[in-house]
Amino acid sequence: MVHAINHGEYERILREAGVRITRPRKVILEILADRDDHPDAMAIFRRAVRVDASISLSTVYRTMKLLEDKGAIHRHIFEGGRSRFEPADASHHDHLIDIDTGAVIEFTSKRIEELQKEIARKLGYEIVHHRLELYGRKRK
Amino acid sequence: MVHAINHGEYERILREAGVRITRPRKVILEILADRDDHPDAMAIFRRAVRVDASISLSTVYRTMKLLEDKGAIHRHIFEGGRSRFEPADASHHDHLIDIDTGAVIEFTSKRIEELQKEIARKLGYEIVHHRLELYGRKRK
DNA sequence: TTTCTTGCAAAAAATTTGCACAATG
DNA sequence: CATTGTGCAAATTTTTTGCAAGAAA
Repeated sequence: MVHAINHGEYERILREAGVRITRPRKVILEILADRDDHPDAMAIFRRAVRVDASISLSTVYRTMKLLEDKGAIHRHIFEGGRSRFEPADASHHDHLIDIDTGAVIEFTSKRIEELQKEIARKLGYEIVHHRLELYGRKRK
Repeated sequence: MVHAINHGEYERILREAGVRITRPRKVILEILADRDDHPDAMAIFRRAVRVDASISLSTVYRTMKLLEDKGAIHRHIFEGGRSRFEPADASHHDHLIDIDTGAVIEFTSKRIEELQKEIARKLGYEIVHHRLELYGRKRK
């Protein structure tokens, strides 16, 4: 999935929220805009350190929380513990995780979404959000 | 969902695996058989302590892992961090979590399962397992 | 009595936070 | 310059583990 968002877009969101654009934040935003995978905080940190060795893991976590609060990124807690992040600009989609490599493939199914809504309604609920993850292995 | 499993059934599974049936394990198995919610380790621990004050949280975790390894329970990591457990006897189902109360409602959808398989196949994958969680709020 | 289990405390792993100093607008 | 943000170390949270002592078969 190609993300239209660039780091300038992230900056705009933060600036409008009255947040300062600092050097560490700039570095992290460029990393998020640059790559198109679903990195966890440690992966972002490793990439950031190569650009500016003084950046701390805490700042990565703090920036992720900030962006999440502003709605600029989404946090996913797939199996395996750590949170992984992705830009929020792409339209809604679900994930297929390759259990051998950890790679994440995005997909959507209008039909499944409809069925979910219908199920919730029958149970007397309104869906606030959902999570559909397929864990699979490449077919040979 | 009503679980047919009773603590004797858990004991049989463990005994057949060559595992000793100890007092702490008995207490924990009764708790699992008794209630029909999706408790986390701390909740099980709190219930266990009321029966036998000497039981430790470590033993709860160890017993959960044991039962999981033997296929007797399933571990779910819903939002909110902690693992929650449920008997494995019930047939496969997905979960709707009440975001206000944490209550868990089980449901199934043959149609959704089929669609999932189809999506994975189209992407060149074979599903090993999946996770579908609806987070919602009671409709008034 | 031999082997498996337990409780306790300490270790791990991921994430958050207090604080004094540094950087931004 | 008034505030906000940062790095570092320490704290948190959930779960696991080493070890000496205790129970099961």
